[in-house]
Amino acid sequence: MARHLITSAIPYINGIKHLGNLVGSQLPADLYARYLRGRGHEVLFLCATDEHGTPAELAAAKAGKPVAAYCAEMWQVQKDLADGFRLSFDHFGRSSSEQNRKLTQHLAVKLHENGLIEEVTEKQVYSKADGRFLPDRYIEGTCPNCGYEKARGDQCENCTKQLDPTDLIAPRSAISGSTELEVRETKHLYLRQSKMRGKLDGWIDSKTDWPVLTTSIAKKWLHDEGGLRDRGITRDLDWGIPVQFEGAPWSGMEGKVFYVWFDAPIEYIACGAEWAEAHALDDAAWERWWRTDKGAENVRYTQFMGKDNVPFHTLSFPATLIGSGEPWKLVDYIKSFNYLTYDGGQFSTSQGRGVFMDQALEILPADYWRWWLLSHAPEGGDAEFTWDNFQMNVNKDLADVLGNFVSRVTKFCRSKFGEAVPEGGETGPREDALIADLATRIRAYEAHMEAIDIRKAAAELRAIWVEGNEYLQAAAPWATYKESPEQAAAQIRLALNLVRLYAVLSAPFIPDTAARMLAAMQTQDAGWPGDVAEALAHLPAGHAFTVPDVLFAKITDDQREDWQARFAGVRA
RNA sequence: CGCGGGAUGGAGCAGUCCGGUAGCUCGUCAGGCUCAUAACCUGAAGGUCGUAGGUUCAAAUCCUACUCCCGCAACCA
Repeated sequence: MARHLITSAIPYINGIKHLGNLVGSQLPADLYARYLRGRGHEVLFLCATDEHGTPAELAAAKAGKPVAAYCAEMWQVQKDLADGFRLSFDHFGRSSSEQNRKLTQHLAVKLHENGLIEEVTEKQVYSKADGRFLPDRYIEGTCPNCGYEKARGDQCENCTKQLDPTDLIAPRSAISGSTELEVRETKHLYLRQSKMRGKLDGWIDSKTDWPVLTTSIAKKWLHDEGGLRDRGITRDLDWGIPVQFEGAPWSGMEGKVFYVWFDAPIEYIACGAEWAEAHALDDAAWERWWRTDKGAENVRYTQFMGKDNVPFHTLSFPATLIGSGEPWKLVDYIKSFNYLTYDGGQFSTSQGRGVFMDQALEILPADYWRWWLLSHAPEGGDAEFTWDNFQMNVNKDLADVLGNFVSRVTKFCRSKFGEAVPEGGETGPREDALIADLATRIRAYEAHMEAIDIRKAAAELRAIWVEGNEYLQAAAPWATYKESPEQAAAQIRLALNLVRLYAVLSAPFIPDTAARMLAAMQTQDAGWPGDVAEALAHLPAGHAFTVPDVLFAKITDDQREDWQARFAGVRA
């Protein structure tokens, strides 16, 4: 038994996430957490909302609400959706929490003491009409290179040329459209990441087991164009963590807040403190997960995220923790994902393209989505969601293979022996062979889960389900019954035990259905199978069970066409 | 020459590091079974592995060039 700390990239607050966001971090993290718990390990699984920054302010303004109230509301919405998808966070926190404010300020002070904070005066565009400094991408104008009229201050989308906001012809605020812009001087704190390049480089080099996708992105940032650059960690905003010296004023930083990318990953740790508070535990309870001087030395920490988040988790956040000089737990393994595309294009939050978490749950139970998304997780390259593929795969795997297996076994037993595990008869070579095959496959399944090879784990699990149908076909209890009811009883006894075994093995992927399967078998025992023969003798003769309702109704062509049409455009 | 990932039978993917008869799921076709959600099981057809060169007895795999797709490019988060 080991101790596993798991975090999922924290979703931004400004709206409901789509299926691409879900499969890129939270869902695989949940799969892993559930698997490890199932194996008896001690797990702390944390996630939170990322609430600071300009987009949150703008979204709140659009909704006509104070930003704090807006965030509180959206936190609840995201929490409910996470529950709906059965994401088993031990705590779902908020980056706007008191714990994160304290810890973020504390770490900034430590970095300052260690000479890793620098004050930099820079020029930024200020919009009088909006009453705020504008991030580069919120300034629009005509591209000096190609003449495109909607070029953004960081880059022209049309000709892809990288720009400086001051390059734009006729610049205007993308928020209000105001052209009353002026360049003002403003002072900010920079994290001197460049001073830590050697340490970070060595640390990344030590991670030889990380996926190429992860290390190649980190290496690029470390070595390109003169190496890792220093990074501004403060902003001129109202909504955020005030730049203060552990509560006391930080000279010259009045009215400024930390940049969201500085405080967001720190929330991983603060979320642990929130978890402790929510459960009335003392600080030692969360520190044993996060402080290597207080028990976290033997914790294995795994992070899940989309590939766009990798630089912050491989470089900025470790730089913060290492730079503090304090014994914080660093990540041991980063699992990063490519993108899920939707019918040939991108899922897009800003354009409302694709299927969003709330919509998904309106049309189908969570397990359908969990299974398809996880079995198609974009691990190697980008993966594509199409309704045709979704319908075919879900119907085949869940309804025909697994659901139908449970159905045929339980209904056959009920009609021939009644609703209890039948007694009599003995198993023979065919059953021994099945057990041997299952043992091999279960070991492979475990290995894939431990390596977080999600698609391979899903394929193996599916093969384990298929074994059940193959066995039934070969054993043919409906035929044996005519000659020897006793032998048929032994076969069905085994098959009923397979239902329980499948529930246990499948629970990380499809927790609700797994629970229904266990309930139908009238057992609470979800113990992970060690010896397969023993696991398949778990439900004794005479043990009562019930025939469950259809586990997975098939997606009909009409439904598919309906959804295809409904989600073809953009979200209103 | 900004960086990274991808291109494999109709669809989605594995295999590429460590060259050696091209594999899986779905779909299609044929057969079997009849317990079951018109479900299950078995078998077959179908690919010159993006293009063009090169190395080698042998290349999906190694090397070179090119094409197309996707993402990133540090002030979106």
